[in-house]
Amino acid sequence: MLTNAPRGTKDILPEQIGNWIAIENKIRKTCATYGYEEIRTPIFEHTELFHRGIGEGTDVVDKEMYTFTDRGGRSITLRPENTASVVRAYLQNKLYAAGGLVKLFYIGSMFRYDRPQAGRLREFHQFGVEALGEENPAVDAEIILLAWDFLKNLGLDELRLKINTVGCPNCRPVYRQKLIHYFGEYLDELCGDCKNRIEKNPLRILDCKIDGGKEFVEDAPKIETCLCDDCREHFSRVQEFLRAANVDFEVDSRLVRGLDYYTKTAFEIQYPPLGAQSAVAGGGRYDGLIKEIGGTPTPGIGFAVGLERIFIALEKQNLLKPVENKIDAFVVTAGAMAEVCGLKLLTILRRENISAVMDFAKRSLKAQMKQAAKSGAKFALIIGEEEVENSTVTVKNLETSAQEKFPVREVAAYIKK
RNA sequence: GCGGCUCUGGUGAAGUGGUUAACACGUCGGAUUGUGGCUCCGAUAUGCGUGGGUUCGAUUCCCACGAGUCGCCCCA
Repeated sequence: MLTNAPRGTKDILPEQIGNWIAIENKIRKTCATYGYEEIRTPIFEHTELFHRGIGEGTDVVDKEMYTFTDRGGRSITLRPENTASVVRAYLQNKLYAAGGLVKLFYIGSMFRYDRPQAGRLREFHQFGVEALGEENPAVDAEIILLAWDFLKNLGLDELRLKINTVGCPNCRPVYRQKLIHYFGEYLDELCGDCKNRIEKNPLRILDCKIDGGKEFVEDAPKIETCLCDDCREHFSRVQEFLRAANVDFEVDSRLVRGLDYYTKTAFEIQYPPLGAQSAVAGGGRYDGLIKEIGGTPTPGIGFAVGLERIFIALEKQNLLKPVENKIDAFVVTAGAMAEVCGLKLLTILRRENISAVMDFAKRSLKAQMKQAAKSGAKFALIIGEEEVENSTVTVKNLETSAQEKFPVREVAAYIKK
């Protein structure tokens, strides 16, 4: 097992790295367009941050965290998501001091101990955005639009944007009580999971795969009936902004985000072809989080995108292009003297910013030519006894097969031509 | 954490309770004198996820574990 990476982790190999760099570039470009700045926070944090930030009782905290005790006896956790960390960094570094809205984004690994399957890994990568310090629903819209535009611009079709409001500490408990009462009447008809959810998280019953379609569930009270004026107004403004931006969305009153800190706006962008793991982006407002972590009450909103899922989606649509990194020249040598000259030539070329390699396996000239052809290099630079003697290099264009001999000092210029 | 399916070389794969585990691709080497891409020739798993068990004998049967995959839970 020494040769196997831990379960649920994956190597990103050279042949794929081009795609990663490309998507990271798109992320940075999109975020710059929206005026968001990159932040990098530690891969691990004090366990307590996630307990407080994400909430005890959530699956992420209860059964998915990579938690360990470090040598100093501290309880440390590999971040399962990055919002809590960003908020912590915001507070610790007093980013609020500059005043106004603080707009941040991040790209990085997250860790969740879960059973791996397609689109779900134990170490996975997210790109996420957080806007801290503003409660204006226009920010909700901006955040959603950023996620939407980013995904759209990748060329993905079939994207579906779902939004909902989950209320606030004033109105959610009211709704919650109402649901508990309502579902209490149907206790016998609920599935086992939902029986547990009644007390723990009755909102979740609404979107249960087993009970979700049942009539009494469909007829359950909607959150709209309980929203306070503030939440109701906020939600309708968000929709207004989205319509103004010409984005198609769907209000899904059954959309419930799993993490405790969400308030008001919740949204998810799905790519249905992915199957079970169809959510490619998810987020929402978390006006209570900053206070929970110990700051002065400050509103915030953000989302995260799962990059591996994006790649699967891009793959399905054939949007992943192999990025070939071709080198310019392949130096081929025959004999010990020639090898030295070859190395000198490599140095000369590289200092001229020409990418150049050579075969170090002491193969036959013919074998080296094969390597050269396979490498995709445009030129083979051949150095044999003759070239060594009169300080020349035979330059063979591997595409046209034409070849010509040049003095060493002229080779770089010729290749650059 | 639960359930289904799967696990043969670098890759795609065929195959059997018992001599040398097909075939293809790839890789490497060669086809006289210093040169690639086509063609031809040759080499390339003492090994069939790992560990046990059944058996005279297992890659083929059984069990456990591991990994992958699909679904559940949950989520990105």
